[in-house]
Amino acid sequence: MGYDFEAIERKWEKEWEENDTYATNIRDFSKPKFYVLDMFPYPSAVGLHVGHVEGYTATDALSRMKRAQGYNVLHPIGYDAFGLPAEQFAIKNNQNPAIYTDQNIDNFRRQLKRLGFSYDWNREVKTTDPSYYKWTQDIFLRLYEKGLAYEDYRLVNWCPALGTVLANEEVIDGKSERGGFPVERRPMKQWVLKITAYAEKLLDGLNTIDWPASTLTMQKNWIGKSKGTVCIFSVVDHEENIEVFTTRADTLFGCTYVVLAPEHPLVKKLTTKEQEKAVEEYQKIVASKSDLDRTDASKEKTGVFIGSYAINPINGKKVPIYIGDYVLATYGSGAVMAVPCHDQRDYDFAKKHGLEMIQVIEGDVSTAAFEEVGVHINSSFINGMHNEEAKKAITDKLIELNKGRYQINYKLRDWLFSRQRYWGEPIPILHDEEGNTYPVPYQDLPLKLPEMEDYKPTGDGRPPLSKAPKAWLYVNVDGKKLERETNTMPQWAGSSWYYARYIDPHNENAIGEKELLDHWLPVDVYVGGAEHAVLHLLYARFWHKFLHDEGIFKSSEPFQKLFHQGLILGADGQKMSKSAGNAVSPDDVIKEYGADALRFYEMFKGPVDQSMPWSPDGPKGAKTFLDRVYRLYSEDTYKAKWTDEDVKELEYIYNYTIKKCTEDYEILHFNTGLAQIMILVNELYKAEKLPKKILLALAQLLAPVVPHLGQELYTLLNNKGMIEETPWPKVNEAALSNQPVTYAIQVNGKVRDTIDFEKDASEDKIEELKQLALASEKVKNFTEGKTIVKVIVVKNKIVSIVVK
RNA sequence: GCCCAGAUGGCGGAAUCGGUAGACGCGUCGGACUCAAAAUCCGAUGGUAGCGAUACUGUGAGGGUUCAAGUCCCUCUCUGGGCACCA
Repeated sequence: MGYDFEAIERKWEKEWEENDTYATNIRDFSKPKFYVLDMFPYPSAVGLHVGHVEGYTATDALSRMKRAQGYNVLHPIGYDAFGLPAEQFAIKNNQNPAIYTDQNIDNFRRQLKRLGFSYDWNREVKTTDPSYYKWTQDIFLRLYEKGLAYEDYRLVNWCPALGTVLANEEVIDGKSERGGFPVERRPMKQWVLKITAYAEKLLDGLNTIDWPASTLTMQKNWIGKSKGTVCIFSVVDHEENIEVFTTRADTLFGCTYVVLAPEHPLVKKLTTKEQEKAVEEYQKIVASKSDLDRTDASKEKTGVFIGSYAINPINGKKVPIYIGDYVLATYGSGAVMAVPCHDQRDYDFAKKHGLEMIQVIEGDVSTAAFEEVGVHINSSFINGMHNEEAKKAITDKLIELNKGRYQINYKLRDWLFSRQRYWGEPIPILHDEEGNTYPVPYQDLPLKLPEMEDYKPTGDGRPPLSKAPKAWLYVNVDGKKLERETNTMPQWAGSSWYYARYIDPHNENAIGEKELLDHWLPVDVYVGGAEHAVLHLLYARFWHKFLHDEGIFKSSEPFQKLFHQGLILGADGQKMSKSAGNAVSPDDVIKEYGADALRFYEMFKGPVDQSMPWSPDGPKGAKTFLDRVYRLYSEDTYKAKWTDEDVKELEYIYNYTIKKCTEDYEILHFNTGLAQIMILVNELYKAEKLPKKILLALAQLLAPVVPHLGQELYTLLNNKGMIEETPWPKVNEAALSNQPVTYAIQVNGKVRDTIDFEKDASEDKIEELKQLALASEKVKNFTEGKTIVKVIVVKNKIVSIVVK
């Protein structure tokens, strides 16, 4: 049977709703602030899934503990509501995606409230709201004014059959996901944000934030700073030079050819008549390939000779020029010097095309390239030198010859910022017929998305907004007819600054009031999936740093501490999805076991950052435990044992549980904290007397994870008001010391006995312990007749006896 | 292919400044209560051998370092996340 979760949970949810219990007093600077944030959800039609519940429960529990600890907590929620599914729904049903989006949001809100999350509902934001995207557009204009937003031709996935541009996700093996039509990569004029201007700042900032090491590494690798050398190759019979970036200038004497990206601007000029046809055909093939395919080292290296020759600047050697798809136009200078003996890709390419190979570092190159560093050979003046020394010698020589320079290069590319879609923020730019661009004046923001007749793609590659009503599309400024930009922003835009809007969500004159932004930023704890380790988290950092430079944000990083939550997989271990039929809806679980049982299960089942399969019996087990707790507060048998006195035998576990939970919750290790609570509850069941002090603390320690039940237990103890108003329980350290410790006694690494001994024993006592250990019968069985080589004592842990 | 993680009983996991592997829970088995069942309470539970004390074995695979390795080093396998227009 168990407690009536439905009645209890509804009762307290009503109370919280009516009293607006979790509204943040944003101007109360008297208490220390604590800003806990979830990555806001995309409001899909299927509603919240149990994966959301995990991360949201973790932040909710942390928020609740922090409130009880005396912090002024900001814990908001919103919706990342622009996106592809809404647009596709709109196209299919010829309905404004805003309607669909709002329906989904209503459903999300209902679910979030039913889970008892302590969000401040007065601060809800959605990225599709004009009062919100007014500021997204404002930030874009600022970037534009600072020269950080520019137009350029970029390759996009163009599907001629569908007459539309596709997202990478919509392209599978070079074919469109819908219909399986061929997709080609075609250059189109796009808005691009100059994130590369912030490469160094984004890199430096990583040292100042408390993020998982793996995420820091991924961001660092993504930015991809490398120090190297630019070598300038002149071209035989041409004026042009080819610039090549390399981190292995030391191998320049081994360069036997040069490879340009097929899109390299010089290809056309340097291709000879004879090679023209082959080059064009090759370029056409490459156009259908993604970068991923092109850089896959396991695939065959293809390419063609373009007919011209370059001159190796270090030795004057004449080397052929190729184009090859494994060279990307977007990295370095879009050209590489090929050193077959010391780069595997060049090795494969050279073998295939029968090109010359010169070994310049000692090592085995008979079956594969030797990519290590080593002693140089066949390299004129650097023979005998080692890697770094050789790089410097070569680069210095190139500089002297005016054929090179040191250069720092980044893998990071500028951010392709426009989309050929309807359901996104309009880009506030106007164009004239000469190709000039003009910003929409700030006072005209927000530039609202126009209502449209249909949302279908135009078929010719122009964005849907080019079909917008003429009244929207054309503007007269000073007698000049200007046309609006019809591309929209990517979904990343709205999510790059939303954390700041929660602080002052209704401000019509600014992103937020300066004093409030200064006080509340950065976010103290941010929780979201590891799949955002690079893109979202890098884009948001970029905008934050830009707005910092604009004087809007005082802090230089948006998210001080970051945790990732893992995926919750289906019971079959596969990713949950509608099509796999393994998805679990929180609604169903709540109906059967209650929100608290769901929350408890998700926090108890394992570390928040780990992916793990859903266990259908899990919430049931959680409910069983919660019933067990409830009985201590509600059944006469147990109530008869309540006492105002302390029980000495329970003091240690009481204090240890407070300590363990407080520490574990702080770092989101709820599973181990809750395990300790279970141990305490098991002890309470065995106890003769139940100190009310412990029952209160137990309710408090549970309340962050199971807030409805926590509040109910608090009330059953005859308390009035909200449980979080009672300060978080404190640890009496004295009760934790003077506990004896158990030493394990090992002989040759195997445990043979254990001895209880005093904690933190002095040197003399340690000697006593050694003798005690050696005297143990169980130990003697293994030491008898052998020589004792040494005895190692690790304080409070182990006595290790080594015998021969 | 590149970058980043992970692999521990029947299951989820605990233990990582190297120090008693399997905390806690699920499941299973046994007991109490009950006419019976459910619920509840109590207990057992990595594997092998043994009535038992106990012994051996055991943290994806193979090597190595160490008095001591789930933890450190090398090689490998598999799984997951990301790869710039999914969010």
